[in-house]
Amino acid sequence: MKRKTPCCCGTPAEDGEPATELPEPIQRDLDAMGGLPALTKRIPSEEILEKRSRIYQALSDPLRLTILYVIRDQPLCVCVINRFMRLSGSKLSYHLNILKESGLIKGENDGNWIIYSVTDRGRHLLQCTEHARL
Amino acid sequence: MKRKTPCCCGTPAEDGEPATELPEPIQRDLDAMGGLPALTKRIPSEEILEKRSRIYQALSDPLRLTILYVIRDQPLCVCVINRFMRLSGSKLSYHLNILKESGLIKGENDGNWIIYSVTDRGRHLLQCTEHARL
DNA sequence: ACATTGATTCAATAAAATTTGAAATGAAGT
DNA sequence: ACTTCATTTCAAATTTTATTGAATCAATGT
Repeated sequence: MKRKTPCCCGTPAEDGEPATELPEPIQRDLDAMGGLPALTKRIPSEEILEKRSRIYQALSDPLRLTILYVIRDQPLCVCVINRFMRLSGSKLSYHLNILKESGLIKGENDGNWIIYSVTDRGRHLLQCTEHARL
Repeated sequence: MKRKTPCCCGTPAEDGEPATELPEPIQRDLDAMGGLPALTKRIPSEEILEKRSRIYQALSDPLRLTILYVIRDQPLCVCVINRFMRLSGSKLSYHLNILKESGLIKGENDGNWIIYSVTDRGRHLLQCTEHARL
C-alpha cells in the first residue's frame, strides 16, 4: 500500500487536518475533540506562557526555594535570611531580586533593613508544590 | 547607645540567636515561632529541594509549556505535536526529553511513532498553574 | 560631617541551558 | 535487501544564568 503523502511532518501543512495515516487511537482522539483547529484554541497566549515560564524559572533553583521556605511563615530581614543561607551578600541579593521580580516575594524598607516576605502568589505556589507531593 | 555586636551578618553566628538589634516586629515574629532553630526544621531537605527545582526548571520554558497544553487532553505523536510547534525535529526532541526526564510527560512506542501524553504529575502541575491565576 | 551597618549594583568570569545541523536508529512498506 | 519515514542522538556554536569581588548607596548613630 502506497503512502499518498507523508503523515504531516514533511510538509508545513497550512491545510486543516493531518494528511493521512496517523496511528489509529491518535486519529480517533484527534477527531473526537474537533481536530487540530479545536486544539489550538486551548493553548494559552504567547504572553501568558511567557509570564508563567518566568515564574517557574524563579522557582527552579534550590537556593531560591530555600529562601521562600525561610520567610514563608514570618517576614525577615536580609541579614537573618542569610543566617540560613550563608551566601555572599551579592549572591543572596541576586536571588532575592529574581524572586521579587517574579512576584513571589516582596521587600519593605524599615530603616536600615529591608524586610522580605512571601506574597500571596508565592504562598500559593508553595502550597501547590506540597500538594503535588513532589 | 553603642552597638555591642553587629546584628548578625558580620559574624557567622554559630550561637543560637541573633546578636542584637533586629527591627522590632521581626524580633517578635522570630521569638514567637521558636527562634532560628525552629525555622530550620521547616526547610525541606537538600534532596527534595533539588528534585522540585528540577521540575520547575522543566516548566520554565514557553515552548515546553506549549507542548504540555498541546498534549494535555489527548496523547499525540511527535509529528502532530510539531504541527503546532513548528520546530526543528531535534529541538522538539530536546524539549520533549526534558519534560520526560522530569516526569511531566511519558512516551509510548507505537510502531513507527512515539506517542506522548501528560502524566498525572504533569496534569496536576498544570492545574496548579491555572488555579494560581498566573 | 564621619564612620558604620545592611543591602544592592556592576562588570568580569564561570557554568548551564538552548539551538543548530548532520548523522544515526529503528520500524514498516516494497 | 532497500527505501522511507518518524524520531532521537551528538558535537559545536550560541545564549542565558549564576557566581565573585569590588564599589556604591542609603539610613543610623556618634
